[in-house]
Amino acid sequence: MPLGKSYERQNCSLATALELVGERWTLLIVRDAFYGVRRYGDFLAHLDIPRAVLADRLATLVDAGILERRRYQDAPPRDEYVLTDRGGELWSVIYPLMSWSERHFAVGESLRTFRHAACGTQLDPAGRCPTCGNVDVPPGDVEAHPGPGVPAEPRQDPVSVALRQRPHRLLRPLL
Amino acid sequence: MPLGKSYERQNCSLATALELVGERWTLLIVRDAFYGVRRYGDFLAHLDIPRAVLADRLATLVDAGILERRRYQDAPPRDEYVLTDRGGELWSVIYPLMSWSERHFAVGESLRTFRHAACGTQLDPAGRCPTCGNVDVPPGDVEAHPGPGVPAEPRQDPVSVALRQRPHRLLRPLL
DNA sequence: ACTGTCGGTTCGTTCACCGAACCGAGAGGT
DNA sequence: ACCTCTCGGTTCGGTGAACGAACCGACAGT
Repeated sequence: MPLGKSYERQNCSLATALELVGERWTLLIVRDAFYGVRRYGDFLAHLDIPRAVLADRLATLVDAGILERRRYQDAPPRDEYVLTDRGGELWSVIYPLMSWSERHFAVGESLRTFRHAACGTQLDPAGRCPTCGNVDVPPGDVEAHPGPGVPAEPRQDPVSVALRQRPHRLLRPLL
Repeated sequence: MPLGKSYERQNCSLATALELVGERWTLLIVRDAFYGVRRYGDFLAHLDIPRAVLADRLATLVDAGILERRRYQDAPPRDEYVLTDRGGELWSVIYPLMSWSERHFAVGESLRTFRHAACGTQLDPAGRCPTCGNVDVPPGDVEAHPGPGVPAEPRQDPVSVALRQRPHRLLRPLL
């Protein structure tokens, strides 16, 4: 999506944010990072995104301090991309956006629900846990559960399969 | 930003949302609508956006039920664009994104603060009022105040001037 | 040496964005 | 009647980003 071309005179923090995370694909990459996707190839297969665009977005996110690139094996050398604290705070943007979309545009049953791992309660639209006293639930305490709905044509990539099979704690490696 | 080209197989409410509000300029238009901007010409001057793009985005937002196009005078016929309830719920996305950006990327003093109109308290990062018992503050109860910071080169369009001059209740017409 | 995997880069095509010009409806002035 | 101005667009040629298929280099295993 957006670029900095004309945003620079906006004097607005929203414009700054959109230059970083407002481009096409970027928020979907960050969402996958919450799901525990960490490797280039897994992002690629799950998102079905052009390779060059993925490489570019990952570099931008690393530059912005939203993802950290980290060596996880040496032979052969392989890096993974994990959310930083700064990136983790984007949960407060991504969850309300998903929840808004689900409320207004969902067709059929939902494919995924998000629950407070400590008590199993489904999060409210603002991302809080109603049974634990309306406290904010940080993403690390959230579990993504397969929902009652099933997609018409389920995707077969490893990430989609794993997310359909079992509940999964956000931020933990998925594969 | 984004388009629907490859988002359709994502089976994800986030992808659906991004097809609507993830395109370049769209969230800045919605933000201006919260500020009380309602007319084509005011969006145009404040955002410095290509005319064709603005017309396209407004039409998309009206189609999605996020804005409502409403006749406000008959001679000559003029329409204004106002947020619907569905659009108003995007405050829970826009405010956390602004707040995230402000925390991590702000340079100097902030140009704008958001306060609970009932008590004057500045909203916390999640958009709640700390002094009123951490309750969610709907956008209609929020006042945008000119912040302590001043832009290096202040913009002179009517919207920017009005926002710099005085506090203003969100959703109320600005001009 | 051959094959396969992973994580990219390169490159030609397509498509959205850009920005400047143009346009039509209507108001107001003379 | 005519001219001029404002408002809210549409049109159009040029540019830059996204797309997708091919290519590439490092390394492991056989």
